[in-house]
Amino acid sequence: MAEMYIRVAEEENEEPMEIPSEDDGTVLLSTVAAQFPGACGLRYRSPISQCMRGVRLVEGVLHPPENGWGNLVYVVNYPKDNKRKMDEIDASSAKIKRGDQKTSDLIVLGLPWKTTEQDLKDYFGAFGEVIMAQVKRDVKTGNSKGFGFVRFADWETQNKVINQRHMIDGRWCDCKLPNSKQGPDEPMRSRKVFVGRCTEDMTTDDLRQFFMQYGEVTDVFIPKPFRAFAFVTFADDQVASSLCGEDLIIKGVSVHISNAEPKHSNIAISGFCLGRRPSVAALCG
DNA sequence: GTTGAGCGTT
Repeated sequence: MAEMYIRVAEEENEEPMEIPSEDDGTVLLSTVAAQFPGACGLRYRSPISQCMRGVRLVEGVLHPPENGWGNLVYVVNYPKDNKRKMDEIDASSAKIKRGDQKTSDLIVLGLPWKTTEQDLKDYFGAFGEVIMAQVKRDVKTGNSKGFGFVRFADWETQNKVINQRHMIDGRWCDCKLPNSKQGPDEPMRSRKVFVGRCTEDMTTDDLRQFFMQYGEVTDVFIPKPFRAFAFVTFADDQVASSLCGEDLIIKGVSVHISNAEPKHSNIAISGFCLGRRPSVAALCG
């Protein structure tokens, strides 16, 4: 029998793709899977019974119905109830993988003066997805200070980058975990966190909206005039402490979360509170 | 207009 093609589609009413048959009139499951990754069989709607029918499958070989394949459209079967395509499966497992290890900003030391954020993105983009890049500059002159920061989407990428030297615009550069991330900071029991490296365009609403995702936000305080930091208070102290040490990206900039140092005035008050026995929570929040 | 170990406007 001459080679012919059968019509196969992902769903009954989708545009079919023509799949080649073998010389003996059968179709190999592997041929189907080559076009529909993850496929485990075929079915079709019987013109007689109007029911879906399964195509006979023996050891990887699909056998035609009694009257031949005909001009019917065959629908791909996927394992179990799992009708996702392979690329979707890959994407979802990648998403799970992404969540297992958080990345942190890396300091990039030794940058040429001329290197820009775009240069950093271009260079490090070859290693993996770059989600933040900065070149630190003198505020007055705008000149580069010769170092910057970069953050990757994936932990694997971050590790790869840390473990080698980098030739960027003609100079050898090093990527390290910044000091702010090294050494275990002892977390204190506080509902309030310090948010460092804020930019001036971050409003209290922005911060509230952003931090809501971690838990109920009870207060946002931004000192004025602008001082590049803020305080965010949560209803739950565990939420607060879980964020300490993190670098989070708000409006495209990396902010650093750490313990809110208790206000000096509050230390005095808290001593006073404890001596006087009123509710500590009421007065020393 | 300069420089070359460092640490991000607390």
